[in-house]
Amino acid sequence: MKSVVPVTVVEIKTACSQCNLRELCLPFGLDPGEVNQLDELVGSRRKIKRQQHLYRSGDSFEAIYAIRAGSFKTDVILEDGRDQVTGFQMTGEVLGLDGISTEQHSCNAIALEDSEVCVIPFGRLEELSRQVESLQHQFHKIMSREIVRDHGVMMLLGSMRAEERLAAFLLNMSQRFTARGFSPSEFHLRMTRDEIGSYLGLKLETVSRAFSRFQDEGLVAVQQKHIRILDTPGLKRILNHHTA
Amino acid sequence: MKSVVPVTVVEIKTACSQCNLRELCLPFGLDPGEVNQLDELVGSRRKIKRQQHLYRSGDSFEAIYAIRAGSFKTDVILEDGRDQVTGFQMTGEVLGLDGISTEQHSCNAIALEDSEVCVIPFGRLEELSRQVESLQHQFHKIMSREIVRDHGVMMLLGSMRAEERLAAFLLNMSQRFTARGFSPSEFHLRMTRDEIGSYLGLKLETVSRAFSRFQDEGLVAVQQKHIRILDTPGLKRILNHHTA
DNA sequence: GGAGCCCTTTGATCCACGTCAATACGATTT
DNA sequence: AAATCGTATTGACGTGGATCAAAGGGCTCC
Repeated sequence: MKSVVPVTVVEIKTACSQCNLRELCLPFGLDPGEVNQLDELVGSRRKIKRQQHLYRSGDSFEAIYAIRAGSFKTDVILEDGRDQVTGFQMTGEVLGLDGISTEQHSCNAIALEDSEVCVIPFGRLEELSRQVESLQHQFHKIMSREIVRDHGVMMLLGSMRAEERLAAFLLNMSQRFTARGFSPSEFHLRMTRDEIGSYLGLKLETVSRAFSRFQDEGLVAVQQKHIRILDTPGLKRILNHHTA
Repeated sequence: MKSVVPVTVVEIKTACSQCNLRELCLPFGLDPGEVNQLDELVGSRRKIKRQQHLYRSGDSFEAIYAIRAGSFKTDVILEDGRDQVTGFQMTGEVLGLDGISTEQHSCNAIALEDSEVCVIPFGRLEELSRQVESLQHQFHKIMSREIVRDHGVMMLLGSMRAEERLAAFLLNMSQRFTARGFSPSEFHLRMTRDEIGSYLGLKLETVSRAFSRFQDEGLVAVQQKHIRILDTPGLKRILNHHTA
């Protein structure tokens, strides 16, 4: 039976028009005819195994990538070896926007688990978005959203204490899982304590201690990478109730 | 004599095609005909006095702004009053990109001195960049540059010590002044120690102490807001020579 | 299904930066 | 030229998170 399944079925299944992520991704706000045009643009898909690079800092920039399955981290590395995780990306999110400015990528994108991305050749995206107003606008929104997100991280790194940072991180993850149809209160983190720490500007021991404290206070149940949020308002209170 | 100067002269003088900032700004890479089209788009200019807002968080988004004269800071404010400076902007740089994502601005833009901006209605910019490929591309580069810049700040906030942050800040300012034809080694900071501190995730006292230390070590001469860099390689060494 | 290794947790100690406080300086106003 | 106020410097002290260290737990890969 398997051999009679036509290849085209697979093709259709992976097209934007059939993708269950289209409400989160580049096709958002496009009408069906426009999504079909986008389908033609998204030439290929690429599978990336856990711990492998989608691109590296210095690679020449040719395409942006929409995450179809799995998740990634992006990081920047200094000459002296220090590195900073600049973000964690989930399905439907777009990677590679950093490369537009100099035609070279300025960070590394690494899969946190076996993953798959849609390759969107950037020249053709610019071409199509000159024709399709809604695509142009959605693309601009995605770039702007990235800027706003980065400002939030700057706020977090610049003026929050360790437990506030972790609370903000957990609430953000919860919200993003929710947007993807998963439980808001129970999820599996794909990154290590060290990676969370790098993202939050903390050492892994501090992250671990903050998790333990949250657990002691009944805010979350932590079992390694499996997180259950028990008291969302409590976490939010940690964020706002800055007693200084 | 004054009364005979025709208004049109003023108009021409402030057009993109005549602007000495065009190599840094939106017109970069456009041919003369295309710059003329951009001239028509940039409808009005707006003067902003020192300490006044160009826009506020929550304001509806209608335009982006190119700085013609002066300088700005952008900041984000939390409910509990804490604020984080997310950037300092100089002539030729573009403000307001944060507003695209939600049609509302998500930060405040405040003039550090009496300043002037070109108002670029965003709907018309999108329209023109559908017709003018080089404008579209330059706009995308400007947005991407903002993302890359933010990643640099995240690196700074997440994994550098106080003196490294200040060294990075001074080198960055120097480089931006240079790009505008000013001295690389001698300049006037328009922001207070408190604002620098907020941007760098430090308290104002720590910024002040770091300045004093740099002065003691002969790296810079500091006199209030007037800075003279005496040893650029020395500052760069502070950045890279992370003995940890 | 076992071995090895990475990841996580927890404790003890240290230090960079924050906090509190006082003074000094400079720009602006009168 | 004096008064005022925001800004900057400097000192003394406290603390949150880093560092160092050790042990336990759970994946991953044979």
